[in-house]
Amino acid sequence: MTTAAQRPATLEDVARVAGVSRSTASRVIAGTGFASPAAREQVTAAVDQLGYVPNPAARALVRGGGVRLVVAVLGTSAAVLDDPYVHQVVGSAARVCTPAGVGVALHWLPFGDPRTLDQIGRDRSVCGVILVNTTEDLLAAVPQSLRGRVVSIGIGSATVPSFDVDNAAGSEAVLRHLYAAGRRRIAMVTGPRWLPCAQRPVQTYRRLMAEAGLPERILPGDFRAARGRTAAGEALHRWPDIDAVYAISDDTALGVIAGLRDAGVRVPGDVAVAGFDDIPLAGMTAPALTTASHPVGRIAVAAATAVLDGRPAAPVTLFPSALVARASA
Amino acid sequence: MTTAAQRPATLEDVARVAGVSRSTASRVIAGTGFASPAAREQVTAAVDQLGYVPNPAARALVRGGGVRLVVAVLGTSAAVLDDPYVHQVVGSAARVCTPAGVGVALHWLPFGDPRTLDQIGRDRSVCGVILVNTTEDLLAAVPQSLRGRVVSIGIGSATVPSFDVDNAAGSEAVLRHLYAAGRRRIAMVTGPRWLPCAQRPVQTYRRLMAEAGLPERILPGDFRAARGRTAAGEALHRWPDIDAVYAISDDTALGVIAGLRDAGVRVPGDVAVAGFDDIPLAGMTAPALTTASHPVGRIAVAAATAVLDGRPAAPVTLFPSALVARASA
DNA sequence: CTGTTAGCGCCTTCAT
DNA sequence: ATGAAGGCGCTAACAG
Repeated sequence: MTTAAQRPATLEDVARVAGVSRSTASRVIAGTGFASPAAREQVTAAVDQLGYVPNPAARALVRGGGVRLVVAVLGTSAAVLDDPYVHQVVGSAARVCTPAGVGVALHWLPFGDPRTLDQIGRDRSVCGVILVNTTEDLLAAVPQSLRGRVVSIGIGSATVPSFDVDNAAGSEAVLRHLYAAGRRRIAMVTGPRWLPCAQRPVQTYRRLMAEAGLPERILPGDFRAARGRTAAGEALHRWPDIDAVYAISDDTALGVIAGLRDAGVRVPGDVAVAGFDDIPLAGMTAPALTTASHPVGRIAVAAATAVLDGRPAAPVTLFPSALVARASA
Repeated sequence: MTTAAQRPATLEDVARVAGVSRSTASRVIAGTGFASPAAREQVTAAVDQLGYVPNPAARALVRGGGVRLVVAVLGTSAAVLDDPYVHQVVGSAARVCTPAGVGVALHWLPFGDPRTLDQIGRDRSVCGVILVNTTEDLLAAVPQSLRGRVVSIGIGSATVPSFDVDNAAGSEAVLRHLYAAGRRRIAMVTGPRWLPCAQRPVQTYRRLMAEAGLPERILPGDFRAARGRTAAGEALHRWPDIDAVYAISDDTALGVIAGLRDAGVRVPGDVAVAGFDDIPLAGMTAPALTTASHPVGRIAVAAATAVLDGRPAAPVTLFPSALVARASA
C-alpha cells in the first residue's frame, strides 16, 4: 500500500499525485473545510500510495500551535528530574501527547528563579506546561504568556487549574483506620515543608489528632525510603510510646518499617505503619502495606489532556483516594 | 533584563532592534558563520532586551531536523506504555532532549505490524527513535529511512546500535553468589519468551547449571511482581526441593518472596531469592533483596544522546551490572 | 467546491 | 562581514 519513499512524501507530492491543489489536499487531510467526494477519494488514495504522514512541526509553525508540552518540576536541584513520580508524569503525558504530534520536554525549575519559566513561556514551540511541585511563589511567577495553557499537579490558582489526588480525604481515611484499630500514639512523617500539597495531609492529621485529644508528633520527610528509615529511629527515640506511624508516601512507609525492624520493633504488633500511594509493591512486602490509592497516571493524563485541549479547565480537579487496608496497620 | 512581551519576540524583532539583518542575527544566535564583534554585541543585547527564545520548530523545519524523539515499545498491548521501566526511559530521554529543543513521544508497537514504525519513519518531525523490547523481527522491520537515527535498548543489529545492561555478566555474578552460598537446586523465573534480551540471562543460567551438573528449572515470567508470587507456588509444587530462586527482575523477586511466604517457606532460611535491577526499595524489604544493578537511567541517557548526536554509535554498548549482596540470598 | 496567494519563523546559499 | 532572497511543509484567507 505504500512505496518505500527515499524522501518522505510532502503535501505537495500528495496534491500532485491526487491531481488537486495543495489546499484541497490539506483540507481533506486536516479534515477542515469542504471537499467533493471525488477529491476526497483522490487525496485519500494518494496519501495511501505515498505513505504520507503530515509534519506536525510545519503545521504548528503556521498555526502557531507548538510541538512540545513541558513538564516543569520545582526543586532544589536538577536531581528532582530523576524521581520516579516525575517519570510517571512524563510517561503518561507523552502517551497522551503522541497522537497530537506533540512531544514532552522536562525542565527543572530552580527555587526563586522565574527566568526559566519565563523562557519557556516565550518559546513558541511550547504548547503548554504542566507544573509539578507547585508553590505559591511559583504560581505567582507564571508569566501572562502562559495563561490558559498551564496547569498544576498540586496546588493551583485563579489562573492555573489544579489536578491532584484528594490527599486530605485519603489521609483522613488512613488515620481513621488507624484510630479504629485502637492506635492512639500516631506519628506522621511528612513531605518537604515548602511543598503546599504535602501540607494538606498534615493539616488533616493535626485536625484529627486535636479532635481526638491525641498528641501531635510530626517528623519532616522527603517522600523517600531512606528518610523513612532514619525517621523511624527518630520517632522511637523521641516518643518511645508510639503505636503507629503514618507516612505520606509508600516509599517512606516502607523505609519506616525497615527502620522499626532495625530497632527490633514488630509491625504491626508493636507499631502499625501506613503509607500513601499504593505502589505496585505495596501488596508484596512483609507485612503488606496499608495505604491509600494515588492515581498518578490518571492525574497526569487529565492534566496533559487539559493543556492539549486548551479550553479552560475547572479550577480544581480532585481525584479520589481510597483506603487500601492490608496487614501493616 | 527582558520586557514581558505580549507576543514572543522573533528573529525579525531581534534583527530590527539590533539594527542588523535577519541573517546576521541568525548567525550570531545559532553560533554559525562569521559576525563582527560589534554586530555580535548588538544582537546579544537585543536578545537580552527582548527575551528572545528561538523557535525549535521553525529551525527544524528549515534544517530538516525534527523536533521529536520517539520511544517505541514493542508489546502485546498498549498497556506496555504504563510500565515504570518505560516511564524511566522516557523521563531520562526527555531530560537529555530538552536542551536540544526536542520533545519525547511514546509509541506502542504492536507485534507483527511494521506499519507503525514505517509511519514514524516517514514523519519528518521525528529526529530519531529508541526501540524498547526489541526482537529480531522488529529489527528487520526498521525502515531504511530511519537508518542512522535509531537505536535499541535491548538487542541490536548491523544497522541498529544496541544499548543495554550486561545482564549476562550480572546474572552470572548472582548465580555464582547463590552457588557459593551452597545453593544447589536453583530455579529461575525468566522474562517473556519472545524478548531476546531476556533470554541471555537464561542462557547464562543454563550454561552455569550444566557446568555445575545441576538441574535446569525454568519458569516463564513477565517482569512483574504478581507473576513472581504465582511462580513461587508453581516452583514449590514442581520442585519441592528447591533451595534458591533467581528472578530476572526485582519486582518478580519480591513477588517470589511473597509467594514463598504465603506457602510458609522461610527466606533465605529454606529458599534464597535473588533479583535483578536493584530498585530503590530492594534494600528496604524484609529480607533485603540480593540483586544486580541495572542502570536504566544511564542507558536511556546514552541511547537518547546517541540518537540526538546522530553520529554512528558503537554496535553494542554494554553497561556493567554489579552484584548487590543483601540478606535474601 | 477549488485553486491562488501569503505567510508561520528560521536558516542558508548567494552576491555584495 | 553582511544583506537580500528563497524556501523548509503546511494552513488560512481570499478569490474564482
